Amino acid sequence: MTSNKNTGASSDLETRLIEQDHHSIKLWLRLLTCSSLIERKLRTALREEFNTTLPRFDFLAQLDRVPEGLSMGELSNRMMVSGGNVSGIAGQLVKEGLISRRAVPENRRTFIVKLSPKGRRFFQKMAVRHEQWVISLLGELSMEDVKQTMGLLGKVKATLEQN
Amino acid sequence: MTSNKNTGASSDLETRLIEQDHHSIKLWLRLLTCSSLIERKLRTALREEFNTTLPRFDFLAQLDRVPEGLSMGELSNRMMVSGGNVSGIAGQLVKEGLISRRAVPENRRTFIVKLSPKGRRFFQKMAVRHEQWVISLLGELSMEDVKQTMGLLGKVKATLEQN
DNA sequence: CCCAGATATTTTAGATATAAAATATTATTC
DNA sequence: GAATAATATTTTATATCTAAAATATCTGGG
Repeated sequence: MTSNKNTGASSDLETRLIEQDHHSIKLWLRLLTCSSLIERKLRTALREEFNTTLPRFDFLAQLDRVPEGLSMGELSNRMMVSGGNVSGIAGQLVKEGLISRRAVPENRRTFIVKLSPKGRRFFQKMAVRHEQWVISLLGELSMEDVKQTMGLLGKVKATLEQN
Repeated sequence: MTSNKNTGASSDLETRLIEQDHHSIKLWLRLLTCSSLIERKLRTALREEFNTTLPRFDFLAQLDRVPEGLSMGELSNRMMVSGGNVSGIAGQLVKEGLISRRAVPENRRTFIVKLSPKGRRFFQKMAVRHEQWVISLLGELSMEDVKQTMGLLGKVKATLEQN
């Protein structure tokens, strides 16, 4: 890197680019810090109160939004984790009676998982508490800040999805 | 300030609170999406190009900032992961000659890990590429957006750390 | 001095993450 | 229509992650 001194009037193109670079890294690190902090609290709370884990909660949450169920592949996409991962969790949840998993006649490669009534009841209870936890974490923020952050993170997300 | 909805009629206190609640959840989910997307790209790139992992990179990155080294506990705090975790990674990195780990005479419970010259050289190469990757992911954003997002996430972080 | 408690780290047990190989089924090509 | 490619899922191997127990060391009150 060439040397542009911190003369205060450092606004040539190159300096601006380098600043931008550092800000990109900092933004990423701060993003990571925020989501790690939230994640940790939620994980602890889920374990203490429901003896379950974040991925299992996420699995059920995705299914709760789609009453007719989802294929393993679609679920893996939505959860943003690998397929092998979803397989393992699905196995547990089937065993616990929280979901059903059955093959589709038209395409016997695909398996559809769906909330069972028991699973739906269990998830509803967790969802209520989950919302309370998130609110207790973020509720202090003004609505204005929340909306602005949402909007900006929307831009970030769009940028990321371009690649 | 807190704007009313397009319906115009839904701006009583309760409605505003419920709106805020939903926005909190959405903010958390979007935050998680953004950091997961970045994390995945970085993890893949680190594996392909340096045959290493994100936690190992993070471990070395923390040490790179502190030439005199860090205790295992301090490192565990900075990395925001459990201590047992750091122990395992430290063992690998020692074996690979990238760090040194030695007890402190004054307090033989604490162990200080420090980058070796080899570790520093290795990390420098990774750091250059890491910066390029992050810029290729986020560089499309305007400096203004990046700064604003940083600022707002700063508020989020402060809110989270209050608890 | 001794011993209960605090502190720092490692070890252990169990769950989850990935990538890559294996399996099963469907679609396509020649 | 058989061989090949593509798709959907599971299995396998390995690395991480957490929480909790175990280990080692230090500190302070009696």
